[in-house]
Amino acid sequence: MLDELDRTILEILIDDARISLKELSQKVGLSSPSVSERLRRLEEKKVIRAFTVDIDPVALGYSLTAIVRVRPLPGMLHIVEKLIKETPEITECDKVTGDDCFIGKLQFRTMEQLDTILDRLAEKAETNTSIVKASPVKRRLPPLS
Amino acid sequence: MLDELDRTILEILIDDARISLKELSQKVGLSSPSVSERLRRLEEKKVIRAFTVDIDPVALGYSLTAIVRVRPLPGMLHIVEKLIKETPEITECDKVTGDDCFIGKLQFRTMEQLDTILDRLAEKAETNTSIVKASPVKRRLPPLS
DNA sequence: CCTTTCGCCTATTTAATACAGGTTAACCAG
DNA sequence: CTGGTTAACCTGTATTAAATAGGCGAAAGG
Repeated sequence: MLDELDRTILEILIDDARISLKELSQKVGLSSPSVSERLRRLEEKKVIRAFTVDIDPVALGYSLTAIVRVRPLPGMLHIVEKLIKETPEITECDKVTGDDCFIGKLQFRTMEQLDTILDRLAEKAETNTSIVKASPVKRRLPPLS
Repeated sequence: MLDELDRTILEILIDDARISLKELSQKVGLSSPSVSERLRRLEEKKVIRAFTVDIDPVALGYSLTAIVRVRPLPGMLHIVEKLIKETPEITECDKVTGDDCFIGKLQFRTMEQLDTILDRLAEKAETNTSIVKASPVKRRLPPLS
């Protein structure tokens, strides 16, 4: 389905999606139209979900991050899920197995803001919050091989 | 530091970083060179950290995701951190306050692979693993206002 | 063994970006 | 109040990049 050249293309694009077709095609050893066609198919097959920008939350004032584990109170599951979706400061969230039901990432500017958001959740769920001190692993892709 | 137009530009780019300057400038109501200059400065100031692609792990065979909480055994903190960094299947990881020391996201293909990775961690830390069933929140940005 | 398909190439057209030059509005100092 | 300076924007043009058309050759299937 995906050959070695496709993987090379993906790895290059993860680092820099604005590379020109010319330069990209030189790196992978194909002509521009060939690489263009491969890109088209990678998008068509949804291997590439989107071209996007990586924005620094700190530059937007969000200097703090927390991981929040959420256990909805009985009967509150759907309401809690809705609340999470409607809280834009929760920038990622997964529904998981185990005692916790949701594990999310929360971006915020001040402790007061964190308090407000957690208070709102606390009406409908038990929560457990860990403040992020550092991120030893930058977002990356698992091995493509 | 960042005005309304900059925020509009960022929001558009998050959705589609391959939009042409022409189209982008029409949407924000400026000329192409003006938007180009704004982009240049947003990159210069590292508000835009990178242009990148969002790749579907499932398309690469990684159909399973887990959240792993890691508590290194006494004296094992640095060794565990090194191990995490060297495990490419751990695609995100934060160092946090609280009982857990690290909370990471693990992409894997089979339960056997999960078992192998957790076994390796278990020599140096206590771990607590939650399998991701769904992701109600797609990666997004907190409010820019 | 012939035909079809697929991936690739080169050459060319079309489109996007980068650049140059000029205008206006805001701000500060004389 | 006024001249100078800066900053952000504009239009028009040059340059560069991407998309497309057309053709070649290898591999797969009838």
